[in-house]
Amino acid sequence: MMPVIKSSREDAIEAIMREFRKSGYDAASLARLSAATGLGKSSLYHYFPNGKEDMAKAAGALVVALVEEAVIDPLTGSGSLKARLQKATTGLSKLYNGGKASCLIDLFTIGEAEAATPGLAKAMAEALLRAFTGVAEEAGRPKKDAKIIAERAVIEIEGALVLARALGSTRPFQRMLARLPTLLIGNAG
Amino acid sequence: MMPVIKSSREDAIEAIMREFRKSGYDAASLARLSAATGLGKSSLYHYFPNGKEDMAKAAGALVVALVEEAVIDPLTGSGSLKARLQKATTGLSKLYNGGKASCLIDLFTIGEAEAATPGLAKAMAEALLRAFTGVAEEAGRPKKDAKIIAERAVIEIEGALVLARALGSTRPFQRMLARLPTLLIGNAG
DNA sequence: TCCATTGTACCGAACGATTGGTATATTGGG
DNA sequence: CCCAATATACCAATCGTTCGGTACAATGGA
Repeated sequence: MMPVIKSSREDAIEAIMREFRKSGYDAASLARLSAATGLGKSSLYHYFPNGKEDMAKAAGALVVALVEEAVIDPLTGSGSLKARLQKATTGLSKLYNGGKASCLIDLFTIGEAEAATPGLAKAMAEALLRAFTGVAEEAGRPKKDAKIIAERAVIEIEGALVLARALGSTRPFQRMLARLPTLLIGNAG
Repeated sequence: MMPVIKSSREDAIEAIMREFRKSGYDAASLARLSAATGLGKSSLYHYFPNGKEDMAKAAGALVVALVEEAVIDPLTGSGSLKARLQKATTGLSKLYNGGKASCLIDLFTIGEAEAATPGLAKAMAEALLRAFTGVAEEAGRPKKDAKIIAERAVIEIEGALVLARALGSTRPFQRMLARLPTLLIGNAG
């Protein structure tokens, strides 16, 4: 059995992910990442031999896992459609800190990030699209409609996060979350 | 009368704006901005005495003007609601190069950009919200509903641009543009 | 049991390169 | 001649990265 205590590396990855999601890839300097983790710059290279690129990949992998846990798993799990969507919206709210945190699908498609984490943003977007498409189909939408509805769902999530950031208010994100279930399954359920 | 030939400064601002919208603020180094404009560093500092910050402000001002021209003016101008929205969607498509170009409301709320152009992203978002709210009200929506509809419009624009970037496809943006008029004015004409 | 060896975790100092920015010419058209 | 425009050369600061090293725990053969 694995030890219960989280390794220092996992702690570091969490802090690194937070920093990347706060500053974006390019503005997250090693100095900042060092401060965020409490580890010296040189110590970071112990856990991440390839430097910033490795850190971005680790942060990306963590976010992928969090999205899976908070959104994908609930959606593809058991229970009524309504109940599953309820879980997913709660998960989304937690994942994005109620609208205060940004999404890597956005941040990691800007500047030098894509070179460090090739295909990551696309994979994350496609995973969300797949899950939402499944839900919309289950609610009785024709396959083609389901895909477009799912696309709208992802668009609304990303757009709401951008607008919330620009306005300095979480309200747009909250309202978006409230209408997500209706968008995806209408009155079915 | 102003000379017809565009000044070298205006040319530079256009190129700078393109570079900022391609790379984001932090990854747009002076070296890249120099290459993008074809101007040496000394020339850039001749036109923009405060350096990168001035360039970001100039790029921001240009984008504000372009948004005004392509979206706001058409929406608040004359003609039927439908016709005006048609003009605005055409304007949006041009402004964002059919979904290939990013929006400063997104890019300039990441990293160090906000310090260089304080309030710019918020002002741009609010200008769009105002214009869309006016249109929705004119279409007969109650004031409160109009505001929420306008918010959804901005959210869809920003979200579609993010998703298009992540997937490497302009399709999501195109579909979003197609449903924008219906979102804003329903079947009113 | 002793102790040499190995592995893990970390750090200060320095690296070469690049960052944003400045100072001082030089150029060339009006 | 004037002055906008550009070139050349430079700067301190920071960038991501590497190096040499310390402290300590675990391992394992004599």
